[in-house]
Amino acid sequence: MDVQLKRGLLDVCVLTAIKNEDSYGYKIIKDLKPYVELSESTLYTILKRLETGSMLTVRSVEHDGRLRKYYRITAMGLKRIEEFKEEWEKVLAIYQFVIKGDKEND
Amino acid sequence: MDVQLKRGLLDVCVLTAIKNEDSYGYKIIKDLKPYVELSESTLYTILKRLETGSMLTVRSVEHDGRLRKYYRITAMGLKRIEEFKEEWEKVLAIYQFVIKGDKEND
DNA sequence: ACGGTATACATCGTATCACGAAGTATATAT
DNA sequence: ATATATACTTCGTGATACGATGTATACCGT
Repeated sequence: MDVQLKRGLLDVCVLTAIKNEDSYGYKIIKDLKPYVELSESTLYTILKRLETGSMLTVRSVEHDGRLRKYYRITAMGLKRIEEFKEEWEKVLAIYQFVIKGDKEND
Repeated sequence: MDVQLKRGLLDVCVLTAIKNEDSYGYKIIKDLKPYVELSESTLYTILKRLETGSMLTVRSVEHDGRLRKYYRITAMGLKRIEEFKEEWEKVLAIYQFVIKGDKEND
């Protein structure tokens, strides 16, 4: 998928991936795979950004001798998703403009 | 509108704006305004990029003592729009994932 | 015992890109 | 005279996705 097209979607995808239950990096990547592929470096950058923006909180959990960092969405994270949904109407208007491709109906 | 969300749309918007008839910078901005706002610096960056990528051709026209650069879409530019439409299904799948927000239907 | 693969997170550098700021220049309206 | 609209250009910056690379453990097959 086109990199630029992903840019406005990734943050919200990650938030959606942890919306219903806390999750961790590796699992998020797997869960999102059917919809959008992202590398580990991309994901951890996003998680860090979302944490800085208070969209989620982190807690470390020992698992099988390894460390896992579980991410939990915050109220602001939920709000971010809602705002995205609102923005979507503008996106659809743009898409309509592109597929029509002419101005005969203004 | 969210900057990141625009990123995957702007190139195609500009191409759409010149699809049916050649146009020039200032007019493109005005024509796109109802759908997406972009500054002059953004537009000219995009036009340059699209030209470099052979998505459009340019020709200068004298108008009222001022110079106007008219942009015409190429076959590759048209192809770019078609590819965008194809990509759109992935975008919709992502959107559905976000608004559902749960995995009870996998 | 060894090698490969999966799990799990981290960091660095780079390329792309939207945008504000500032500039140049002409025509028209107040 | 001043402001506004038209029209294009250049520069610098910040945001961001991603490949490359690294660390570390567990498991499975031969």
